[in-house]
Amino acid sequence: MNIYDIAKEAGVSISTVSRVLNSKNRVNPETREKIQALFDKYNYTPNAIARGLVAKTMKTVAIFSVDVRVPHYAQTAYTIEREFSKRAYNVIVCNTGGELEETRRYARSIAQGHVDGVVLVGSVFNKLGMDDEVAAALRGMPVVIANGHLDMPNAYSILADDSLGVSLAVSHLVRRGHSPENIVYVKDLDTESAKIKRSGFLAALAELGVENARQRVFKVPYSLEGGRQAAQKILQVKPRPTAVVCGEDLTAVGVIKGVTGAGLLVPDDIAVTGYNNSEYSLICSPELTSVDNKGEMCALLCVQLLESRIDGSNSFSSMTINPELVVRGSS
Amino acid sequence: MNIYDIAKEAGVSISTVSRVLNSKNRVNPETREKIQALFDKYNYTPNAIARGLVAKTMKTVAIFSVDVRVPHYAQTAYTIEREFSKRAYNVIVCNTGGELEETRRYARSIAQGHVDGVVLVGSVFNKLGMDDEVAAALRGMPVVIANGHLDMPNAYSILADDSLGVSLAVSHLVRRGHSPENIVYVKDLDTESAKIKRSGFLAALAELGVENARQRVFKVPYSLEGGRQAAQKILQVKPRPTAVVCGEDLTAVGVIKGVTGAGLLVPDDIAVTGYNNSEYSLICSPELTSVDNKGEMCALLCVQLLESRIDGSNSFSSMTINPELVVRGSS
DNA sequence: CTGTTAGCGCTTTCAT
DNA sequence: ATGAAAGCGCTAACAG
Repeated sequence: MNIYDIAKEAGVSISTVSRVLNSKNRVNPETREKIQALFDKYNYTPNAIARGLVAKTMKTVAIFSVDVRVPHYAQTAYTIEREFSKRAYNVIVCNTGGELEETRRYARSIAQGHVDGVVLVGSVFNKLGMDDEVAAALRGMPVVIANGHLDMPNAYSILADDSLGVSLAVSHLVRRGHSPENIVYVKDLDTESAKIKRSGFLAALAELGVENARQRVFKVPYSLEGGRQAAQKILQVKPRPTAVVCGEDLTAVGVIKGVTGAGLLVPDDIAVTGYNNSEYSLICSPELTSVDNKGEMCALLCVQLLESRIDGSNSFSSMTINPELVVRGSS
Repeated sequence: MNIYDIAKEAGVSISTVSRVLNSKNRVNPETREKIQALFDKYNYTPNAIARGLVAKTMKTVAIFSVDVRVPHYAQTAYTIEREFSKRAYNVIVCNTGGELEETRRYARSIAQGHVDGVVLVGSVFNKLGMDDEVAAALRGMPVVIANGHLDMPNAYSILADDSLGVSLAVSHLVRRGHSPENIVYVKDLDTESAKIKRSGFLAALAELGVENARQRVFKVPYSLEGGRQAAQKILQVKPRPTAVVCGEDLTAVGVIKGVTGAGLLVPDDIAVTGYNNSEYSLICSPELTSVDNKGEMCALLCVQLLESRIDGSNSFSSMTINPELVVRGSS
């Protein structure tokens, strides 16, 4: 069933049918009703592809995320999808796994003109502008990156101040009586954001008079197991650290498990803080003090920014959100 | 840059350009190279919308999920996306929030001819066939439902035997020395699958000689807090139950927290089991014994089934997966 | 091997 | 208020 079939049965031309479909120009009320009746009778829905070909847009955006199974990314993807859905956009999701070749495949795919814009979730995508193929594919549409920076003229960012976020955790611990010399940091991911967090830690300690705290940073894989490994290493440090600041909630949970497993108490013997304020922080025991980097707000702003760039209304190019600390039982 | 521009500059007709694009029919090697060179020069990519209009497919599928932030759904959505991506499909995700009106909106949207098929994640969608609007919208394409049943001629299912799943947990507990009379069940969600789990519990107890165990089922909201509430109720039962079987991991974690908070030990005083074998089961303490309902396998089969229905190759209409129990520290 | 021509289903001038 | 016709960018017969 298409516009021709309807037109024929109604005894009018396709333009008239199109008019009632788009209810822009005025149509004789009688003919309009006759056509409406046929729409109902056949349960007619205009074809989005044909419309898209004329409109040069399918009203769809893509989300690039490393892995939506990671709660923080799931949260972000969810918010972006819901918001764009409200605005009548379809949302395609692309789990790149952090791999360049996959990212290229997705980029090539969305470069085919049916996607109006893309939001990149996470600073993992920072270097994407450097890859000629990806850059070429993404050149044609606005792209906004959540918590990262992309060196392309059509790229815009919503950033979280992760350096501030970590310093929040540090100063909280100090306020709780921990001596700056007894605080260590666990770095897990290898993203730009992770580097910024680490620097934030070093800067916060420097501010408190602890220079050269680099050896107080422990690098482990991003996983529960990684957190456990960190705990092992930390427990061997003399004198024993009294507080552990982690770059991610998942790792922090691992640290708690490692520390607890070794017979120590959290937070009495060792305090632990996480990052992202994800669900993990409520699931684990004790509940995790965590930096809330405002993931939902960030996603919301990404949508707002991307939408305005898509429909050409002017807007900002970049903005930074300040995180806050949520204190719970682990510190 | 389109096929006409390329054709003009190459001094050939658009059909020739189209031919090298699709490399089906043979083309003179020289002209082919000349055209290829132009593709590279202009970084030309054929327009997917135009292609779609001819092919009557955009090679995209939709995933309906209540909320991808729920780990089990995120896992499923992830697997489905990855698999379809491998098969060169775009994947649109729709977070319905479990609300009929939203579901209708999404259904109406994908009924516009640009979506080739849909997978419904979860038995929450069981009743969808009853809604005329949704049914009408979905009539035009194959739909497969993960762990549910849909009464439409174009609907196919991959099911997990949730009744078996719960009975696995029960018999494990009995084997561990718990008397059937001391085992209770926590029901959280209101889906068909949740009902089946509950029946599975009652059936398993009946098999063990405990009739009329209905009052041993506690209904609470699906949340950590719900689990805590369940724990409160359960602790008031005399004699005190020694084991709690839960319908979801999240609720099980809440039960553990509630029980632990009341000063009891898990599993020594009370054993707890969850369902889904989600990440939650590893995050909480003690780690959670949980029914692995093979979410990934289910997603994989959904993709396989939907794909075969889309391209008309024949296939099965329905199949059931058997869950397994993963025993951990909580029981 | 290559060009011409007709669609795909719709929107949008331009007439009437 | 309505119709005719062009065109969106591509594929697919059908002729040469």
